[in-house]
Amino acid sequence: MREDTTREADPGAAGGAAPKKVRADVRRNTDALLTAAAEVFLTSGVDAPVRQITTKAGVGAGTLYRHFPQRSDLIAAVFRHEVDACADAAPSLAAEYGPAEALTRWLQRLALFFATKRGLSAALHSGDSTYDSLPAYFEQRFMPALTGLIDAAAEAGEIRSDVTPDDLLVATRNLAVPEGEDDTGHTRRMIALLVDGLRYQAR
Amino acid sequence: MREDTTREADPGAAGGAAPKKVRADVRRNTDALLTAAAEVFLTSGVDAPVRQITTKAGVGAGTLYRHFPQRSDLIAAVFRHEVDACADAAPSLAAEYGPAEALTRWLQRLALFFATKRGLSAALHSGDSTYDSLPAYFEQRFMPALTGLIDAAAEAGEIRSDVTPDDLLVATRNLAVPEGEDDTGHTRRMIALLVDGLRYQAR
DNA sequence: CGACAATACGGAACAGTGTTCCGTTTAGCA
DNA sequence: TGCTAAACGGAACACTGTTCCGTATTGTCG
Repeated sequence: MREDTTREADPGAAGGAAPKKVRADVRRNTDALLTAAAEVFLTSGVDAPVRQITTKAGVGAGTLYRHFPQRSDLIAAVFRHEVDACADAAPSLAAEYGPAEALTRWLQRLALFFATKRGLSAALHSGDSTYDSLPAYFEQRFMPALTGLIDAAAEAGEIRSDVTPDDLLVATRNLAVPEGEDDTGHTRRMIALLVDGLRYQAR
Repeated sequence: MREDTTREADPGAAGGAAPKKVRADVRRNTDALLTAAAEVFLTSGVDAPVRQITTKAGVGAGTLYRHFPQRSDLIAAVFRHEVDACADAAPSLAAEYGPAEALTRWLQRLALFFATKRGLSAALHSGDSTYDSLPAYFEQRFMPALTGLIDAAAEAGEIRSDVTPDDLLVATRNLAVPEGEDDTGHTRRMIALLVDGLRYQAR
């Protein structure tokens, strides 16, 4: 999925960012590293060898250390990257599908996020101050995305209106922790069931 | 167990325990490794490099791996070794000093044990089954040692008689966790104060 | 007391790590 | 198009855990 964070003119991140020109190869390699690291973390954990990440990303070791001097920097960046990817999907889905369908598809996407976030949880509780801001970032990005979808669906009369974003966030996280490897089918069905429940009382 | 610290190189007085003949160099090197590992763990943590331990012990790497194939084996052995050393000090002190004085000195010794056990605590909660028996071993060795000292001091009328071994065990552990590095003086004074408190009501 | 197995020892060698360094390439601008 | 600053890549380095085997030590038996 394409990230439209290509322009650094995004003011919402960390206050007034300097209008520094980012070279194209820097962005390209940074993205490749984040994508590769996400995959490697999923299969080998966050302590995976550096070379495994750089090889998959097709970059040299120096490039990784230039952009992510500490391992925690890379881990935190991967987390943010995945949060962004998931949160950004909400508006896209809302534009493409009807309110209830958009909500369903985004919750499926969110379940995927939780499922792939498994390896990161240990690192988040390690006391490294690099991770301090991550929970807040999680909240700050997901809550508006989900609230928007819920409100739209509720206003359209497609789902009941007494459900809170917190409810769905927690429920989705819980549903995304079933057994075994190929649980995609299971989680998917459960999420669908959940939204069907939302739809039921709307009539 | 017992053969780790006591000088079992006495062929005539061997009891009916285990009639396996242990070569002298094996015992020597094992002891050296346990002593060295205890020091290294204290300064560098239980993840300290293998060479640091072998160098300090004056043995080769092969010797370490022959006796402790897994790292958890070494850690558990160090723990037992230190528990034994501390517990075995109780009878010695009881023979050399008066009841109350022996109790005081042994609690000082126990505080030292707790202070040096800091690095091990993380490993103990790692889920490795090698460590499963350690808490029981701790209890099994320390409780009789302390009970003996307390009973002797109480019967001699040197301390009050309403204190339980658990009380002192917990109190000593808590006292042994103060600030900074050179806290030996602090802990020592607090332990002494504690025993003085025991003595007070005995009059 | 001396020779001999059996056993243990030591440390070099190997296969991985994380991290740095610097010659080479590239991107952006004039 | 040329030029310069920035970024790239991967060889090189330092350090890790682990294995292997020639050598040394030990306990015993004649």
